[in-house]
Amino acid sequence: MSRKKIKVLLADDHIVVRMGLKAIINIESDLEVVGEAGNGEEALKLTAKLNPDVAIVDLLMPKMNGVDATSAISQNFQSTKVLILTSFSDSNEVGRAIAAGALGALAKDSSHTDIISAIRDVAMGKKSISPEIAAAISVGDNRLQLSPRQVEMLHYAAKGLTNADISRILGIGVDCVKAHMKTAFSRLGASNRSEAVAIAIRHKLISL
Amino acid sequence: MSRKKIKVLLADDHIVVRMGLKAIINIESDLEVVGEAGNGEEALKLTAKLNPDVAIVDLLMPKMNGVDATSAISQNFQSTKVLILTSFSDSNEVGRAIAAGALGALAKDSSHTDIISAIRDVAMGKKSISPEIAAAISVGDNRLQLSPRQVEMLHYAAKGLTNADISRILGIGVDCVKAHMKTAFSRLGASNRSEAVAIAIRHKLISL
DNA sequence: AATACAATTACCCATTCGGGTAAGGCCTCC
DNA sequence: GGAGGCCTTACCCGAATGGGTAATTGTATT
Repeated sequence: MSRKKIKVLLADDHIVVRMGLKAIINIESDLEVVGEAGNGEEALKLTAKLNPDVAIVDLLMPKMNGVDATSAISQNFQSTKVLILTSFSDSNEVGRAIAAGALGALAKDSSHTDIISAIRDVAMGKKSISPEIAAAISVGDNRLQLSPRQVEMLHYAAKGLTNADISRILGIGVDCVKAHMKTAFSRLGASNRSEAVAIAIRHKLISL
Repeated sequence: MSRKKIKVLLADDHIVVRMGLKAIINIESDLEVVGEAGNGEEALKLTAKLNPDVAIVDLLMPKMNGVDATSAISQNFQSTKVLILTSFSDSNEVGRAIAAGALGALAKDSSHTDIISAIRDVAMGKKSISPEIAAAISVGDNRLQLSPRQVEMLHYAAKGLTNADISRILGIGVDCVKAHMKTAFSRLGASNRSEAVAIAIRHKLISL
């Protein structure tokens, strides 16, 4: 039996989630919650102060989002492994977080046992990604790269502009606009501009 | 001191959330979690079986959503008060849930004390709505109020469905779908469905 | 009872969209 | 040099959209 417990830091803006995780984690004899952060900045400070083995960070937080918090933590504190916590299978954000240095990703609706085994895994430096999330990423990464021009198209589409409007604004031909739209749709797996706009917003490709 | 504890039923598909709420609630000597449901159907069964004083129900659940669960509970079990639990200030859904018979609405990022006082309030038959949520509802009332049907239209539009698709799903005529779309556009000040979808998402009228 | 609004259906018609196909110039990476 | 991606333009054509107008039913609210 190891004498040292695995030190866990929680970073989520919902008290309920933190309490729930703490309840689940503290039951285990080899795990211990050493701190709680309500936002990304706090998470950074507490990581520096408490030197946790695992930081469980939510993707959606005020002051500093999960991706930024992840990259900051994994760059400055190599001894702290980051385990991403996400509500939906938000493929794009999770993908970025993993690129930013997260070792694992956990869906919020995971079971009791999935949660603790994920924590143990990342504490040992082992990757741990929920199957649903892994699936979402593999589909997501392929299709979710748009060229700057394509993003521009969706940006204007979200404002209600027609292809003709956009061509006038950008000073290019309507057919060219249509071409960009088409490729953007197929990249996003959208069947028309409304769905493309929704997907683009969901994945933060265009500003709100 | 009252001898009888307030019996609370939890309905949320996230184990973490249920654990967190249970931890928070069971600390209080006058409150007690008597059951947990992972979806709307379970919530109904357990309400019938356990006769709780308060049912805390999440708006987003599999099998039966929060609004439907709320109306089913409040119609069939008057002794059970419903307290809505919501992630965002999802103005539109919360409004419907309240219309469906919910006594209170609680944001998931509420503080410890807000949560327990909300439970005590609704147990006594007193309305309790988080200030943020109340604000969100009243804001939504100003300009951006859409009829349930109209919201439904945008919801499907965001998924890329055509008017014909939607008419098939809802079992209504295409012209009727078009009519709803048109009124939704003018309400939102959108000139087409792409813009309408963007506005609806921005104002959280439709879920992502 | 009257007013208001939600929900439903219907028709006409111009505009817009989306799929398919093709092609030239430009840049980068191998 | 060739492969591949990006930006650009072009045409055809069927499907989808959006505006206008109008009507009926039901349910609230006044």
